[in-house]
Amino acid sequence: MTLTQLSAFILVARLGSVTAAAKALGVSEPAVSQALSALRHQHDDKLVIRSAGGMTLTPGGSRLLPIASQMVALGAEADAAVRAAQGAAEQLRLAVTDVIAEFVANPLVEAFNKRSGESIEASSGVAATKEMPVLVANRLADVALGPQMSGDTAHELSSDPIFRCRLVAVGSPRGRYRGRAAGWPWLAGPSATDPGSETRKVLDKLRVPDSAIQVFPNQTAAWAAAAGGAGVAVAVEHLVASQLQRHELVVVPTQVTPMAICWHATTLSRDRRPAGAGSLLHFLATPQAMRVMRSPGAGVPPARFRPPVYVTIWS
Amino acid sequence: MTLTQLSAFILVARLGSVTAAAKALGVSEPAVSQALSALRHQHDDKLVIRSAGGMTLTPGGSRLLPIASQMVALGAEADAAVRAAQGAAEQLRLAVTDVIAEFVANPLVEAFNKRSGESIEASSGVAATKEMPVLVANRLADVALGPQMSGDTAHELSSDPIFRCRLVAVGSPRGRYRGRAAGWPWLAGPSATDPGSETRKVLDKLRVPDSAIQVFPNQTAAWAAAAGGAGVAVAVEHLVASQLQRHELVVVPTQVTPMAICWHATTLSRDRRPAGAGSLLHFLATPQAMRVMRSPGAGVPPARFRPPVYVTIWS
DNA sequence: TGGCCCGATAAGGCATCGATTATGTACCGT
DNA sequence: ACGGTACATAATCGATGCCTTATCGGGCCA
Repeated sequence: MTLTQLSAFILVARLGSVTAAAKALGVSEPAVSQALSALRHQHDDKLVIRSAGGMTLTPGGSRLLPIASQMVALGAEADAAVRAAQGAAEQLRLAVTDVIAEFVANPLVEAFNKRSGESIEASSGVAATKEMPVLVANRLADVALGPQMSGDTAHELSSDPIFRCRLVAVGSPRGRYRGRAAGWPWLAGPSATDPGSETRKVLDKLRVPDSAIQVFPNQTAAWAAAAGGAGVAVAVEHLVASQLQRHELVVVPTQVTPMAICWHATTLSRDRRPAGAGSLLHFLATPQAMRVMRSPGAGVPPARFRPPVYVTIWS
Repeated sequence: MTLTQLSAFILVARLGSVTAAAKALGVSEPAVSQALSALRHQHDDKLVIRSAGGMTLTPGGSRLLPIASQMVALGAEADAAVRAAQGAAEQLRLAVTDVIAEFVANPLVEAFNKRSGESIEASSGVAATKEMPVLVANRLADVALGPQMSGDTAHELSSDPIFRCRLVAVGSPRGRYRGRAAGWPWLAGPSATDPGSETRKVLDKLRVPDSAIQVFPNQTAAWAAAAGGAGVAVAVEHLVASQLQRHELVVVPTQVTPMAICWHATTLSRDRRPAGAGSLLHFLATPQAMRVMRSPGAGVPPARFRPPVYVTIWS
């Protein structure tokens, strides 16, 4: 399976014709036909079949097409990326938990980029807790922001505490939440689906069954639903401060909350980590960074906004 | 640049040693060395250089590594995807706007999957309005949910209206918003960065400068900030109904809002679209789908939750 | 300085890619 | 039925991929 073969397949699928694809690629028709044939034999699937008004994709072909598109595009991107790297700013990739991504990653990155001038350019992506040590150890991310890391790869990673805060449960002021927390309806952001997250640990300790949990696309939406009386949500205390202050939400005590937690920054051990990662660690210890982490909520100008991207392990 | 070469590079970067990579791959050391050499010549960059305690990445190498990882992983995924497709459920990929992704995509997909039994499996991804016709036309998505599509590729696409609603501006009940809307502080979700979105059109019509706009990672967060008095937010009226009812937010009239809009479902023209896309169009016209689109807010059980994924054009 | 480890390079062999021209074969319309 | 269009296959050929063994070269340490 080569990139040329995939390109041929993509064009056939898009143009609905082998001949048209050959013309587009500037080669003879059998060249394309043969590339297609190679893919078909390898995958043991016709991928595209003749039909009225062009070639249509088989189920297998329609699965392959988006993957092939990515591979071909990445091939081009690889070239551009290496070329752009000569004389470009050092790049720093952060892997962050869901909650951090939603509230502090953007302003933090913004502040760090501004502070480091043009010399370092940081960006962030969301990852599951379990993936973080792998991402960092494999250099697919330079710094991970989340819970403390420990495990088999711990010897080559270093985890430094950067911020202490508390997890609480919140609900509507008009709600009545007494007795067994496991029986309440719980509302949560995506972090409830991450087995390694602090949020998930709270739910586990309370023995809340999955059937009692509703997952929302983000933390804020879960809080909004909680404010509407739909249930109880797990929250980082200082991040819901404004909702608490406006009495849209109140803290609901449970057996395990308030619970003290600590965000950590995980990198490769000192001698193996890139220079930019060290700069960021320094920055995270400054009062400016503390301020950003403590007071959330500020948006970002449109030009600087980066939508949250979910990072996965590509091993 | 072949996948074998990239694999060799990846292992060298990760293991910090050519010999170790060769051992891991089960080949001789020069084989790896040669693969590396080919990549180096092609990109005119050393990619990895000898240094104390292993090989370290050059700037170019560190850009290449994550891309290479993706390509290699996708290679494996391609195989698995095609294999899994034999006898698997038909798969339907939705490209949706930011706002739809946040509120209705998950419950809509959930309802459709349930209704279609095991025969169709739908999933959704976020895309910019401008990308949608391209994604659909190139079969990288089967259905796009967003504004009406028109343009050069319009002849092979069909856009059907599925839901009518209104855009309004909302702010804190304690806020004072009079006079020129362009002067107010505006709060928005990521859709404010999408030039084709209805939200962006409202901001443009009001001639709000970028400096007056703060972008939040999601719509709900922008509303929460607006409720806190930080400014005015654009909202789909029925999606903020609960906040309006609880008087956390009130509608702020402007020159262009309330503004009637209509969500459309865009697919390939009838004869070229896959069967599943037709089923979804039918479903979208049912009272059940209307109900889901009208009443947002419901979360999803953890097992069914899918984090929002941003789809990009891989051409 | 002399070994030693590790990576780079050279040379050779086999397989595959990617292209060509020529030919076979299925579908469609008059 | 027949011709035309379009895809599939065959035969061929040069270039490249990818692996091997053998050799060279450059730091590191006793």
